[in-house]
Formats: sequence, structure tokens, C-alpha cells
Amino acid sequence: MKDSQLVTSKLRQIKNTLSSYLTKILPNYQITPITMYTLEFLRKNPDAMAVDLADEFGLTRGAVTQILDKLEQQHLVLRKPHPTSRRSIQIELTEKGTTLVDAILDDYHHEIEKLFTNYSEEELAILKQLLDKLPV
Amino acid sequence: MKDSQLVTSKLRQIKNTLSSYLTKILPNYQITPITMYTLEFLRKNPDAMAVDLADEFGLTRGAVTQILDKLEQQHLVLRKPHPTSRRSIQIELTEKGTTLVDAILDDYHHEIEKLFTNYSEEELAILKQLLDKLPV
DNA sequence: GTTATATTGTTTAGTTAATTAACAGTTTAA
DNA sequence: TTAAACTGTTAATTAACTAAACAATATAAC
Repeated sequence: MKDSQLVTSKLRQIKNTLSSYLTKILPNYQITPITMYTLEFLRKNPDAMAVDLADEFGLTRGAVTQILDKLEQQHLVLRKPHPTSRRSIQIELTEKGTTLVDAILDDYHHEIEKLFTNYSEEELAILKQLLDKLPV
Repeated sequence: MKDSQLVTSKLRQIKNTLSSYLTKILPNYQITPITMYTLEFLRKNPDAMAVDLADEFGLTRGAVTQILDKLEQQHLVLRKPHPTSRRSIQIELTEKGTTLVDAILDDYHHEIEKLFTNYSEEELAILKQLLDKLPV
């Protein structure tokens, strides 16, 4: 079997492992994957509009409205008037939302980093270089 | 930033890329991710019982019943009497099901393998070795 | 400038995929 | 022999999404 096939298979396994980590972590925070992703996207894109979220996740605008409703009920985000466009809204992460998403990402990333405990510094550096060649 | 963090971030990107590939491919085959995974699992585990599918995917037995109902309607699997246990069923991939899952995996894997077109044989070999160290 | 078109977010009704809980039949353990 | 556990199904319910219509606003065409 070719190395490209073996690496492909390994990447699929990694994908499953990461998914299972998230599935394990999120219930501790009473949050679903899509609301977590929403918070993370807003953390990285503070100026994002609702339609950007819809595009990012391949959802309808109606679905995003409902996700924001839930996040607002949990006081994790706040809808505010948009500073420049009156047909849009400004979606603000609350302090509670910011703290939450940071804690979740911390947990999640630490769990993933445990996968590398038996790697040397040099191996990690090479792995990083090789993965950086991926057009993702 | 430490390499373990950078690699972690890259693995998350890879996970998203793989997910989007699947999302793009599956509609061509009129199938959902969970039914695709079910077919793939049955392909690799011909003796699997319904309860094994539930365990594998973290679903209830009732959910698996419904997934199998759909797959049976599409003539992709067949429920047969189990050879040794009368309270269980034997889930058989039909020829149509086998052909379908093979075609999907072919598509999917080829799409992933395109990510490595700018890798040398040597780089791929090293990447494979390094990923094999992962406990996944 | 006015008008037509497109964009943004919301609402409502309906669909889909899942859960929960009860059940029947079968197997295993006491 | 009886009790407990296991396997799969069913029916009712819940949660997350879509589709389609809508109101308000912004952009483009002329």
C-alpha cells in the first residue's frame, strides 16, 4: 500500500479521535458542537455578522438566528445594533462567553497535545514542517 | 508558540477539511454521513450486530434500528436471521451496498490524497512514520 | 434621483435524526 | 427453575435544521 494511502487512513483516524475528544468534553460545559464553533468563530472574528456564521458552517440564516437565540439565552453572546449597517447586527461575545470558549479550547487542545507526549522536540518540529506543506 | 500547539491547530484544520470533503461528496450518492459510516463499518466488520453499531457510533439501539430501516429501504443492507443467536440479526451488505461504499471511499480517499501532491516520496514516508507514533 | 434588485435577519411550519421508555423475545446467571 | 441481562423494535417526544415568506435596509441600474 502506498504511503499516501496510509497517511490518508491515519488522517481519518485522527479526525475521529479529535471528534471523540470534543464529544467527551462539551457536555461538561452544557454546550453543543455548533454553539461551541460559533463562539470560537466569534472569538476569532469579532466583527462577524450572522450571515458570515451561516456561510462558515453551511447553515441557513434561519438556523443561525436560532443558534444566536440559544447563546443569548445563556448570556454567552449579545445582539447589539450594528455600528455601520442598520440591517445587520453586531454579535458581541459576553465576558461569560469569552471565558467559556477559552476554557473549552484549553481543555480540547490540551487533550489533543497529549497525543504528542512521546514525541521528541525534533520530531515535533519535523512533523510541523511536513504538515505545513498541506494546502489546508 | 510551541510546536505541539501548532501541530494541534493544524490537526484541527485537517479535521475540518476532511469533514468538508465528505459533506461535498456524499450528496452525490444520496447518503448521509452516519449511513455511510454504517456501511463502512459493516464492510470492515461483516459479523457486526446492531448493538455493535450502536457502541461504535455512540447511538442508542433504537437509532440503529432506524438507520438500518433506511439502508434496507435503499437495498443497501439486508436483515437476516442470525446463524447462532436468535435474539440478534445478521446484517448483510448487499452487492449494491458494497459497490456504493467502495465508490464513496474511493472518491473520498482520492480527494484526501490530493493534499499530498506536492510531497516527495521521502517526505511522505517520514510523515507516515511520524503519524504512526500517534496513539490513535 | 428613482426604481428595481439584492442583502440581512427573523419567523413559522414542517422535516429529520436522534432520544427515552416500554416492550417482546432470547440468552445467561443464580 | 427463576431472575436478570441482552438484543432489537416500536411509539412518542425532543432538538436542530430547512424552506419559504416576510420586513427592513442597502446597493445597483437606469
